[in-house]
Amino acid sequence: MSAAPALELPEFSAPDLFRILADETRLRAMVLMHAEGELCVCELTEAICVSQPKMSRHLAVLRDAGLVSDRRQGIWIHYQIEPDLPLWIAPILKALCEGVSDGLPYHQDRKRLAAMPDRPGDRCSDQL
Amino acid sequence: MSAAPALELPEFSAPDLFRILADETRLRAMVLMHAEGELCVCELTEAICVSQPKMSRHLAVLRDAGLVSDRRQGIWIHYQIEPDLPLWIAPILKALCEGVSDGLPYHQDRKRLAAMPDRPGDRCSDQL
DNA sequence: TCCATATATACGTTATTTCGTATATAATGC
DNA sequence: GCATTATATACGAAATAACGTATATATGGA
Repeated sequence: MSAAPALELPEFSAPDLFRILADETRLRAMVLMHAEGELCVCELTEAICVSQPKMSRHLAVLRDAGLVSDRRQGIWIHYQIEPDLPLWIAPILKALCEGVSDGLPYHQDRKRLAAMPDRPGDRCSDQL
Repeated sequence: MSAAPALELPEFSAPDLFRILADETRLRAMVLMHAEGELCVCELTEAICVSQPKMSRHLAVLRDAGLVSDRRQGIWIHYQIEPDLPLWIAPILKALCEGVSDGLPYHQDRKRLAAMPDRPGDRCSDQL
């Protein structure tokens, strides 16, 4: 019962958006998904270095807000940034991700993800 | 002792920025200052319809974070968005303000400000 | 000096958020 | 059905944030 709560668009307000982005774990997940596309929970957990329940809870917040969508594939659940975000949100997210992408801890997150063995999607890019 | 605590730039992180923008009063103040330039506390208080201590406290949060700077002129203290924001912040703020500017409550705030009599800076634009 | 206005802060309360830990659910393979 | 792996949720504790109210500070003028 987690694959499609996006039926009613959550009527987003700007303070709502920022409250959701105000958490480091959620922000790192958003930036990482923006750079890498679809990622499963175990990839996000390892790249961002947090416990599984913590990652899962934060992804649920993002999903319930409509910022990300999920897709089950066998054992794994893949999350990605919602492609059809409200018009006013996309530019903010873009400016954010482009602005912070090269700094810490976001750069390290991508490095840890690239160094991760046995990734479900077999998306393994070249190392580093 | 409130005019210049911006000596050390507050070493901003993105979650910090969003935590600060996650409050409706602060966000409305930022959007209004982005549209109108310098505004004093009484203008912000009336336009946004909040109590004076509430507005003052939220402006202090913005100032301490380095997002706005203040300038005393007689009895009034004028606030404006800090002109020299870190490079990664300005595009986010721009996307935010342009994105929400026409919606509620931001549009109403500008209307209330325009309808306000006896504004200190005598910046009275044409009505409505 | 005294008063009025504009702005800032202190204090206690209430509401919100986050976390770790433990447990529940779901899919897969035997 | 049972075990294993991946993911989600429940629960209570701890930290954080926001508020109303009262009061303090600062400026300008009589």
